[in-house]
Amino acid sequence: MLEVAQEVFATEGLSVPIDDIAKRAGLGVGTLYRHFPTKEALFAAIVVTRMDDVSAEARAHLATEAPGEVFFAFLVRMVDGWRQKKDFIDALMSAGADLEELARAKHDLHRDLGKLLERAQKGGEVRKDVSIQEIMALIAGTVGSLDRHGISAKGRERMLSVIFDGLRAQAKAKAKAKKARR
Amino acid sequence: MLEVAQEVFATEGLSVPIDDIAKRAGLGVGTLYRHFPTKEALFAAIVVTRMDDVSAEARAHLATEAPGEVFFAFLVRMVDGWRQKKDFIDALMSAGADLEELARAKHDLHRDLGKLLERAQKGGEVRKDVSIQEIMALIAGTVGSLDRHGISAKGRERMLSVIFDGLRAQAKAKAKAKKARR
DNA sequence: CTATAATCGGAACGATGACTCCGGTTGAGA
DNA sequence: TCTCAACCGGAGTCATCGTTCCGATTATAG
Repeated sequence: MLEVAQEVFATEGLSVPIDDIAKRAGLGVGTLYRHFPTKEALFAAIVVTRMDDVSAEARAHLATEAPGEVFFAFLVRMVDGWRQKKDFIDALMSAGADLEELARAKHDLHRDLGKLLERAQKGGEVRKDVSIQEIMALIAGTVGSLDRHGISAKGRERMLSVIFDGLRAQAKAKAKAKKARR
Repeated sequence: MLEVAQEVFATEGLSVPIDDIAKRAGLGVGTLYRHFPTKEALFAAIVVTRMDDVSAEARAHLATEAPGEVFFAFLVRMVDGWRQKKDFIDALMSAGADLEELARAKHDLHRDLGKLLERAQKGGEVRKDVSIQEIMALIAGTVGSLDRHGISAKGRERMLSVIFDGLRAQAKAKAKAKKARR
């Protein structure tokens, strides 16, 4: 059941009617509601798992060398993983801290990715003043707007490389130097 | 009437009920519907005006010197102008080419901003392989995700500067050099 | 095989929101 | 002042969705 829900949410986004999920799973809505008290709970259950997976993967990469490379490679993998998962984007976008569990997962995700970021910053590969929240917002916003604007695969790569270049741009500069530019 | 609708859409976003707009304007919904056949039409009328304004402004800047500066300054102004206009973000986000007039305005906007971009690219101030669509997607996506992620004014500036730095990063390099990086 | 419990399916409910319709109102012309 | 037409307001209609409820179905125990 979770399998199907996951797939439907991933392809259709958070706004898909519950009836559709039930139908596609060959179940009645009643059955669905016996396992999850609300639509949001079902949604959260799925997204939380996904987020925790990414968190765990991030932690696993903490031991490796080459912090900069690891960090950017990680972002690329995330984006690839999300591209077709509208639910994930919705989750990262929606103000939805309404579900405690989701908020927690998001918080952990930020914490663990934050460590990767910190290493990359210490290694002088990412500018030091950006926070992981800002980077996530950049990435999530960008990925979320891809199909709405009909961006091609090539375009997607270009957009990501713009962001990455931008993150690297002032990696070595001191914070003070920020004002000089612009 | 347009005034109020504009304001309400700007602050509440596309999803605000029509009744609310009518109420806030001191009108009945009937009156509203006599002037605009559908909610989407009302919305489009507002956004189209806004887009055309920006297009016109872009054209006005074509004559100036310092193409790079002009381009980036223009983007900054756009972002400042949009920050509180959820409607604009929605419009740029929504797949909504459903309204012909809106599609046309978007197309024109891209065309006119594209000229500014082209000048900046010829001046060696912006990497040459990105299209205006991609830049708009970057900006719109980023701005759209700002309040969802609770980003501060400082954070917003940082995010924009990341994008700008990224756009400048490979301005002088030849297209072939793209592969080398990453 | 029967009785009982657990589970399931989907019709029905309630809320919301876009849109329609018609009775009332306003204002111009005589 | 009276008439007629244009305009307005908001109650009512229709469709969509999340959620609930209960009769039917399946599984389990004796």
